[in-house]
Amino acid sequence: MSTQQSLPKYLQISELLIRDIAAGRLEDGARLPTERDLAAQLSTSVGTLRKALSELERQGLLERVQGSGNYIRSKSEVNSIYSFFRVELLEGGGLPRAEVLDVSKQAKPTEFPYFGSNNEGFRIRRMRYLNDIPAVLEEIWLDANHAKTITPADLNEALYVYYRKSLDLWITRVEDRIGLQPKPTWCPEYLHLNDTTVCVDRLSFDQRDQPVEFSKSWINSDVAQYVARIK
Amino acid sequence: MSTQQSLPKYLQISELLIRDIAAGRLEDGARLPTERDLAAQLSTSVGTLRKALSELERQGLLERVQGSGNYIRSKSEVNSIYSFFRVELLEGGGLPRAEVLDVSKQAKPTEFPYFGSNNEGFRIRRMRYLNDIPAVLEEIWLDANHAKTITPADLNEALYVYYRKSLDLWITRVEDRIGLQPKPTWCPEYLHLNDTTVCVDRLSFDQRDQPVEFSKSWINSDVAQYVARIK
DNA sequence: AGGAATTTGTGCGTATGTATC
DNA sequence: AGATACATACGCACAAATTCC
Repeated sequence: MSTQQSLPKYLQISELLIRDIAAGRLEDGARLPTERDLAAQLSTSVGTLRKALSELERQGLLERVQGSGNYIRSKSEVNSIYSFFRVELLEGGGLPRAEVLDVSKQAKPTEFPYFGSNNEGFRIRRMRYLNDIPAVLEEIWLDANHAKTITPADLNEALYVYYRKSLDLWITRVEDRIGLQPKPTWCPEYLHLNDTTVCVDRLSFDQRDQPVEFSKSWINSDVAQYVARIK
Repeated sequence: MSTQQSLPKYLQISELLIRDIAAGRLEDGARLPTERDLAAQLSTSVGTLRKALSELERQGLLERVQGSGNYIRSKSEVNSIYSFFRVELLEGGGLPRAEVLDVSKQAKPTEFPYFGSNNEGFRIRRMRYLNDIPAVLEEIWLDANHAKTITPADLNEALYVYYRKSLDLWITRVEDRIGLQPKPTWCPEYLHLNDTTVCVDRLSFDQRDQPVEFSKSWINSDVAQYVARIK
């Protein structure tokens, strides 16, 4: 049988604090109780608590100041903000790879924005890899008006290429919104996501500037310390 | 006099190992002695050694495998292990262009992370253009130890090229954090930013892996043509 | 200005859990 | 199944930075 163990205590604590931040119970700038006090409240040792706090610091949610205290640094406001950001992967080096996890036709969730008149859509779930590291979990919804069926075999090439070649559908523009959202319930075990994680919502528009596709991308929090160089 | 303190022991150890890797004394794939043995060799405790190893892991130089051992990972892919989105402009039009708005020497804001021992830094503010559209507003801080003066004329070429040619400073690694931050007060009228906007904080490291530069980039929310590429 | 109190950082030791070989 | 090796967890002492008086 599987020996599915509960998370280590230090991760349980960091996730607890993250939820408190996301829910607004801990606001930006707030100072935590002293480590000894907080450890006592949580029935843990100072060392374990410190490891949890280090995790928060690594995620940029906490600033730790020796001699002073631990301060929340939440870049919140997340939900209400509209930011446009297009995230794609590069060809050079290893090809960016995507593995299709599931394809199905479903009724569109009611909370989604408008992306076509059909009540149903094709739902594609896939994992994108960067250098063979699972990096981004995606759920892509295409309005059902644009295809009779879609199978994983159709998706061997880039999605937009498939749209163009097989569906006569050109994506000419996208709008992205970045924010924090809950981890999806269908996230595979091998991709580590926090309970609340960075998520990009994308609405894609066709050649007539009509919205035809909506997608959500959850970014691997282990891969969330970014980087690179400006060319 | 300067209060040059010795580094904490755990950092001394991680730097020692980094030098061994850089010098080829520890090759890619090599397995370190067990933590207890290595700690004994280095006359330290297992806990302190583990903290040093965590630092190496954070830098992508070490892979730690429970039940097996600690393995050197010194491929030139060091940067990409950490993930990393390479933010560039989409090809298409002309060369990416940057306009220097202001250069001055200032005391470093206290809330900035450590990027050199000098209390002052050179502050460079500039606008980057994408196809002649103002796209990214940048504020770059270089630790004042690295130059006597900097003038806009120095910055005609790419910043890192200037660093290398004129300041004998190589940027070998950067760490970026993406988040949402307030629009800067000095944002020119002609760049449209939301009150809260996507911001990338970048800490850059020199050839000795010391942080020497810190920058903040605010991204024009109207511009959807950004591509985040991985190196 | 300066010293005491507070608070986080470093370092050590030990015991136990869990994955690998 | 046993041995080995890293991961987690606890506790303590002291150092260093900050804050308060």
